Amino acid sequence: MLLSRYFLPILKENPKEAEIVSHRLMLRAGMLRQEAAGIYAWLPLGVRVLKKIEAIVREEQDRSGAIECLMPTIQSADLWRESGRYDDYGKEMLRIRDRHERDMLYGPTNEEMITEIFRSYVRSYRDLPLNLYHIQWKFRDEVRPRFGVMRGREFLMKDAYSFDVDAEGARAAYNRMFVAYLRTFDRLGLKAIPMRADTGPIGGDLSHEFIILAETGESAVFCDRSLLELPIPAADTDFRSDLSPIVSAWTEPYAATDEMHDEAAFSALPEERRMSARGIEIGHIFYFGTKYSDPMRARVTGPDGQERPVHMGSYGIGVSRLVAAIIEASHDDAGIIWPDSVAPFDVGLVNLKPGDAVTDEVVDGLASRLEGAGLEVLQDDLDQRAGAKFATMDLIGLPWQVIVGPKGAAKGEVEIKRRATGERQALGLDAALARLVQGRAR
RNA sequence: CGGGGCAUAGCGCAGUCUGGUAGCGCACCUGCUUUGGGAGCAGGGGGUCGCAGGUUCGAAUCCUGCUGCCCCGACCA
Repeated sequence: MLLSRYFLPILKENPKEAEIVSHRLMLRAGMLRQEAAGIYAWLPLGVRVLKKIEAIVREEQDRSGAIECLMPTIQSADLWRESGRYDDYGKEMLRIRDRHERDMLYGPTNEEMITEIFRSYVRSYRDLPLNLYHIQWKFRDEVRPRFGVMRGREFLMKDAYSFDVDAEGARAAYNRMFVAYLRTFDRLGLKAIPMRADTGPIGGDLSHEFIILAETGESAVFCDRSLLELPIPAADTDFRSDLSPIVSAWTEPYAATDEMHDEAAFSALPEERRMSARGIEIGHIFYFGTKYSDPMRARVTGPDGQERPVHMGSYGIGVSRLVAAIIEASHDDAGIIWPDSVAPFDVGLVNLKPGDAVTDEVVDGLASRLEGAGLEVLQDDLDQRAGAKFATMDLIGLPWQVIVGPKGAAKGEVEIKRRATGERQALGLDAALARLVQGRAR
């Protein structure tokens, strides 16, 4: 992609409305445009990141055995009257009316709808377990949206819903999502820690918030440092096997947000393992039993011939929020530092002297070889000074920069720079290419 | 939803107290010079001063109402 043909509206100055670093950087890097309070248009660079995150979330959901579908953003109020939540949900729900004066709403979540779909088709325990998910925009009319997409009103969310014949099965479904989440966040370059969350009236131990540590986090968290060292389940994990040993290993060490914090238990830890920090919630998994299947009569017949309401759980990941969360966890004074897996482009290829025949030739040749090797390249062909080019590249945070100037080009040499470390290296063309392809393969 | 603040060019701001017909920096356009960390000089374009009323010879400026946005708190993926 040629930068001269791309749409990348960089801001040199900080927009005054942006308080936290991720919001500021997303606006400055031309990823995002606010259209109303808590409502944003995603510009090309932002969309690229959003799609990469979405793809990783999807792969890990699929791997765990969940099945993708897509439910609408607009729902009928009648569904919500059935579960009793139409009145309970309050002003956070955006209520609208169609031309026939029917009550509709912009969905804040999809438990009712998925339950309605499930009950229309599934009758027998033989069709279970089942986990359906979708990745769809939601709307919650927050009183006070803030922090950019971290707390917007419209947001992209992955929500999965599990159906099982009994609590035992539901626990296994819960464990599958738990493991899928560990893998997902790891692939996104994040250290996510599952923390016991409030289960409300259902009770039990089956609700966890996945929290990443960041100085700008919204809530205080307390945990055992050993959690940072636990191994992530491998890609070939068998999701049909018993996953409870993995879940136990991750849930036994102490970890809690301030609402669930138990100072006594925390103090019992050895001093050097106690960690108190701030965190951002990026995922939440929840078992809620028959809360919806009961009133909505979503029932299956068990092996004993008895009909019973299915046991359900729901599992959310804030996809659009993750874009901001990743930036909160990975940036410096100059700008964003994208993890390789979600970077909008793999390589920023900087032509320091467009119009110089030799430099142009080296840059164009390198661009096609890199693209031929499957890398995504943003080629800076603008007629700007070197300093401005470097500042732009650092701001948008592509993992690798390749800098080509006329002197180096004449010697068949380019400089590659790793954004995360700032480390630079002058290499011949073949060596540079090999280094970048290898970097991507990781 | 309580408390506070802001609204003037694409972005960041001054001008408002004390009314006289709008300005600075960045960005943008033209030209020349410059060229490895957000260049310099010269010239140029762009604003019904958030909206609606009112006061006045005259309103960005004073008065009234409205709208939008931001921050703190309570609430939440």
